[in-house]
Amino acid sequence: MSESESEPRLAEGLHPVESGFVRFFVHLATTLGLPRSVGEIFGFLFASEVPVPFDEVVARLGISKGSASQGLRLLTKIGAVSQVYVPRDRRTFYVAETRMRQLFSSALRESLRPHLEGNSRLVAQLEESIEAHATTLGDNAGHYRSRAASLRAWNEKALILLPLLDKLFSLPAPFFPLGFLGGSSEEPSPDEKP
Amino acid sequence: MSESESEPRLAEGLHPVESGFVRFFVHLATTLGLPRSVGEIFGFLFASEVPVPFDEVVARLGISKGSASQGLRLLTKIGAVSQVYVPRDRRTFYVAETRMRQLFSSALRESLRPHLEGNSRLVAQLEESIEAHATTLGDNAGHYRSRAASLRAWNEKALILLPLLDKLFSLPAPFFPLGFLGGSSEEPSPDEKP
DNA sequence: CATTCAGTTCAAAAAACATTGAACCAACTT
DNA sequence: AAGTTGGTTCAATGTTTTTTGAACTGAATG
Repeated sequence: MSESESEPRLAEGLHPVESGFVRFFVHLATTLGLPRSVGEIFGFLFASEVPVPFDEVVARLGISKGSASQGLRLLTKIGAVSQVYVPRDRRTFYVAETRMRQLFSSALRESLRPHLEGNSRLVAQLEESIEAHATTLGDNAGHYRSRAASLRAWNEKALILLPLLDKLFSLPAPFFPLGFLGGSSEEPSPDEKP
Repeated sequence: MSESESEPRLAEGLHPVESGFVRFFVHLATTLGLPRSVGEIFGFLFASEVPVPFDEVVARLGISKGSASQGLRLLTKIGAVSQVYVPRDRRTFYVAETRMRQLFSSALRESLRPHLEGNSRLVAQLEESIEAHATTLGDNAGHYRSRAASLRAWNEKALILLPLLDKLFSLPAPFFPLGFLGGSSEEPSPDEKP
């Protein structure tokens, strides 16, 4: 084996392949509205076959201890990484959760769900406010009520759909149930509600 | 009636009920990573029973013409609002798309889908890179390949699930098919539920 | 204990992002 | 054609979010 100096892990800096993983998760992180550094950290851990100690995250990624600390804390909190205890080593080691299924459903629980619950609260307030002003609102009350109702319905649907989505994701890939919906498969048919 | 001055629309400033709608969509917008002003605009339009002209958006919401212009452009692009022609009025009027179904699926098309496609591209590059370095990578090649494969699988699943999700959302609310998923992950019965 | 090592905290600097407003363009009006 | 009106553009400004780094805590080690 002549892998003397350049390949699997430089003392510092990433191997091109590692960078590839990092890029992927940086993209993902930013689309989820998470800080870039969080994506870097996760990508780096995801690429590694073995648990990685804190100081290596800092050194290889070239980020500050502060960032690494905060990023790892966040990732741990949302269940995307976990700590691994390595006997005889004072440092804390981290591994990425690689079971995508887990990752996905904890993302659902940790961020989508709470947001939807925030929405529910807001619709409720809105509906109260409509009733509170109902008399002074005249005809508009009806209109506002129906708009609010539509928000409520939509939001409740989403809340119900969430666990279903979770299940769907756990299904063996080529097996998605496309049969149970009778409707058309592409064209938005005219389904106006006058 | 005697709604002389205070109720349905002040010359400027929002009615409490309108504010409720605005708050809701501001919340939604920020959770989607969109600018707050975009949420305000959409909320305001969503609350209105009639098409609203540009300058009224500016005045009632108290935002600059620039913001309004950009926000409306974005909302139009993603299909969340549309322009309405009002004869004999030089101004452009806007209405919010209130069919939640439409909104949802255009959101899917306009933002989720492209992101997932970005991911695909990145996985592909990653896989190329792994092959390019395969020889120098030694045993690690196998590990990297399998991690990359898992990303790919996951991403493809998401891409397939997208249209399905869309359909699910269009289903009449109390009708969600919860039957077809077996206990954990092995139920190949894509047929109708009982 | 004094020292080093591993990591956290948090104020301050930097970067990213959203908003404003003045200059501008393109119809319409007179 | 000169003036209005309705709206867009984009550089400058303001705001929020991220990152840094130095000071700190709390083990372990000598």
